[in-house]
Amino acid sequence: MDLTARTAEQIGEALRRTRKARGWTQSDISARTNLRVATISSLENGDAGTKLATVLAVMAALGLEFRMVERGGSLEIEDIF
Amino acid sequence: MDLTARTAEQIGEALRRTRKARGWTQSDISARTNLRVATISSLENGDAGTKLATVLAVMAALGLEFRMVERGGSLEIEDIF
DNA sequence: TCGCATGTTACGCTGTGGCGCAAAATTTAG
DNA sequence: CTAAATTTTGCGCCACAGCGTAACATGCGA
Repeated sequence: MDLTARTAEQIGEALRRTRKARGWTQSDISARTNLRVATISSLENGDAGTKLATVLAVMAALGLEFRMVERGGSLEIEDIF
Repeated sequence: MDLTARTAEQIGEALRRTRKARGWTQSDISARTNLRVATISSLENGDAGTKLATVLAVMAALGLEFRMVERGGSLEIEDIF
């Protein structure tokens, strides 16, 4: 499951896939973040206007964190050792 | 240079470090994104209210992309093969 | 087929991001 | 030490996210 993203759409898609993989509903995320279900929906559908705080809250609820990497950069030897 | 982030502060810090590593000024990023220097400043200083679109624009200008990973998750064998 | 769960959309409201413009504050170079 | 470059902050303005609430659509199991 690749969770690389350059766009809001890709971020929303990644969050939705992770949520489903956890077997959770948007309502579950809502309860864990105090964000409205509508807000989760909007984010998962790729709204680039979403605030960073909202994205981070959902990611925390899903147990995810960001890693910023060189565009298109795959694994490099230095990353391993 | 580790660019892992769970908070807006860490994201801002990572963006600033990457920008400096490129030898660029906030003004350079501003020119490449059509965002105000003040907006870049705010983001680098960890404003969680920043819009996703703004973060993504700056990341694109820096040649970065997001990778969402399990919290605290380091490299796993499956990531390599 | 029907009904409940899940997800999407809408309305009015408040708070605030990002804009232009500009001035202060801080950092860096000479 | 001082001037220039870089960054931060402020003001008025407009646009819109996220809120409560609710209706509507979609999906899925009994």
